Amino acid sequence: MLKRLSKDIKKINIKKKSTIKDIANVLNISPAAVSKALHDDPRISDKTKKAVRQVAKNLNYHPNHLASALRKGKSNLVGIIAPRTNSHFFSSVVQSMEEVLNKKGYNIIMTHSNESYKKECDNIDTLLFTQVDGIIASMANETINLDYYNKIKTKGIPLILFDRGENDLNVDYIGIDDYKSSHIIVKHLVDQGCKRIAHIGGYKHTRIFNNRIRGYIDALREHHLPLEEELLLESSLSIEDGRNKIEQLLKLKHRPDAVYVASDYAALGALQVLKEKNIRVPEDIALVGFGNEPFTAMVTPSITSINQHSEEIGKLAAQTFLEHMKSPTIKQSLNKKILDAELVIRESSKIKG
Amino acid sequence: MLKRLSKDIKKINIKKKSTIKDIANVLNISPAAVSKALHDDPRISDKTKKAVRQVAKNLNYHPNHLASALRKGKSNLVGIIAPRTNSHFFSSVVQSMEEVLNKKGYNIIMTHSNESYKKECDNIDTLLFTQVDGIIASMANETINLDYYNKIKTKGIPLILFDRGENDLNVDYIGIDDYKSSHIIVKHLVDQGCKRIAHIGGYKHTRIFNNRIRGYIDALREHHLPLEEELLLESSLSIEDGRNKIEQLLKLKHRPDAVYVASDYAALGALQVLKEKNIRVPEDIALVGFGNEPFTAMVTPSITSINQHSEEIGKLAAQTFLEHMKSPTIKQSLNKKILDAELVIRESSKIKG
DNA sequence: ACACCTTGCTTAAACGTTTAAACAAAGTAC
DNA sequence: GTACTTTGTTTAAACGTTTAAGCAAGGTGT
Repeated sequence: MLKRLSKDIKKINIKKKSTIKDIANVLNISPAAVSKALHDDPRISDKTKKAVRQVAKNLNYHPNHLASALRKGKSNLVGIIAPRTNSHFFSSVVQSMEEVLNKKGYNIIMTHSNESYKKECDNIDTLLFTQVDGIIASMANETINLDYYNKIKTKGIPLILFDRGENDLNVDYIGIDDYKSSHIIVKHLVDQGCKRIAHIGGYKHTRIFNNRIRGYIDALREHHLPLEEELLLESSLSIEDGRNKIEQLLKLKHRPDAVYVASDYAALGALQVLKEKNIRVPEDIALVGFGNEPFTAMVTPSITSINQHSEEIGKLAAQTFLEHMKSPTIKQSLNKKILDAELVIRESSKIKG
Repeated sequence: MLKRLSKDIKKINIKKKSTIKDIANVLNISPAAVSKALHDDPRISDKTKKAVRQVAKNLNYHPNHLASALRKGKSNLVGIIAPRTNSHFFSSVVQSMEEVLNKKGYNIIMTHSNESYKKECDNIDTLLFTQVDGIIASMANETINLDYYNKIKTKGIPLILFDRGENDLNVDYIGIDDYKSSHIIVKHLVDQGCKRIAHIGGYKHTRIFNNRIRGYIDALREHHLPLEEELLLESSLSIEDGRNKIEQLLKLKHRPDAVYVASDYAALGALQVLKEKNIRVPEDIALVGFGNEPFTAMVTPSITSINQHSEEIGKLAAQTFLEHMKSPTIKQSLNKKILDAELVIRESSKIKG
């Protein structure tokens, strides 16, 4: 009696999930038939299919993803590694990936490296452990050693890099043309009448920052401006370091009349200092950032910046992954997609007009 | 000859993952023994354990998470639903959850509702489909219907809400004391000498915004200030609507001398309009936001705001989930954790001193 | 010398699904 | 009426792991 009662309680609480087998029992057919019916197999009669679907609904059946993933050797999960959580660029990229992938039945597992190499390795382990079908990543600033990324490759799991990539890793890549972006910026500043254009750049060993630096140097040459070493600084590109580096520039005998900063955050730091010192922007010093973070439009003066087409990057990265899934055996030709960036001109660099 | 070549290539590329069985074969023991050895079962000899670990390393063995999850009926995945990607608050909360959960062997699946009820329902389906062990969510502004959240509950999956919760759903909740926060803000403004304090609030049907409104009303009363209907507005709290609502306030015969906005974003919109109209902040109108988004410190004047202790909220939510996992059968007493918020006073409301 | 415990393994079933192969029944062709 | 195809299903194995139950060999106590 007591036993029976506790059993009843169990029944009420636990509400065991129904399986394909339960459906099969109700209809007196085999589980295999149910599975096929649910997948609309042509060899199953319409009558059975209808019945199965009905019973499935009645029993509140939901397929067990783990079981099917195990059996099929495919988890329908895509791992994402982004260097930062709080950047608008990355969250926007990820959101657009999510949209594309969800439509095709894939789900996303997000991880963040916080620009740390160690965290990045942990993330990769986590994702491999979770049996993701592919990894879409943007590398941390710190990352130089590529062993962990090669680990992904040797496991035969598709790897797609975006924004922060590496040429040495032979994998698909989607990003904007950093080299050309620097050209666009320098040209814009020259057009505004600037003659001494400084560049607060990122670490040279990160490809994108290196490209921006090269673009800056070459663009100066094209416009017949001399490259002055004191005007080219390497920075961590944090807000704080933006402050430091602009102060360094302001100490120069011969100050620049424009500063191109390789990140909006560092540009913001620079702007804060300029305002504190009552240096007029853009009249005394023009300022250009990179990334088109929303705050660039919010501060005063608003900051001219480069729009990196985050939605497009996310979409393309997701699509590249999907292509890999379609034809996994065929050795894909490498996909390197480089988008043109767009300069969004705002108050911080609008001297003329 | 050709065939052999292609087979060799295949061998090199595909590198079949090794399983527990492979280890067992190498050592001539049963797969069960290997499994136990890897889990440090006391019934396995140290000699065998060492051998197993060595072979596992040699074969580059990695456990198949899907298989063990299926067998154990536990995925070690936690689903997260956040209303927005780009808010510092939410990304910071999630990051702190991630930290706590990763340490205990759980991984996170992130989803975003973008404040849409429909998307939220999709997210819930996605997470249930992925067989998460629990869901930690913050509700979209739109969400009124609770059917989908009840669906989670009836499945017996732990559900923990943070920030945006609902009293009617009988689930764990972690958030800050919105009612009290309004008190703190009103007191601060009164201390600064303000007499006509307006409130641009959120939608009344969302609990947190309702609490802020109630707090505002009660605080006014406490400080013997009259509640004037024209000073209490309901808003979507976007930047754009912040602009609209401040304009509405500026049109009043008798303008407010302070505005408390229930979101930093709307506060920013308001600030933009005030600056455009050359109304001095805080001298003519003091401004207070909510959320302590990073940009509140970046704009000029910087915006006074409420710090919501995102790290703490994330940590507590994660810990609450872990407690559920520890004792799943025992009917837990409901965990409602309400943290005190902290006012970060900045330029936009610093009239005295 | 007997019962009994411990140690260290093995066996076998189970988790829920998918799928290749088999098969029965009915239909078609000649 | 025999051979072959089609239709609609079943059977059984498989995915990789975990775990309850079993069992053999050796040790301990009396």
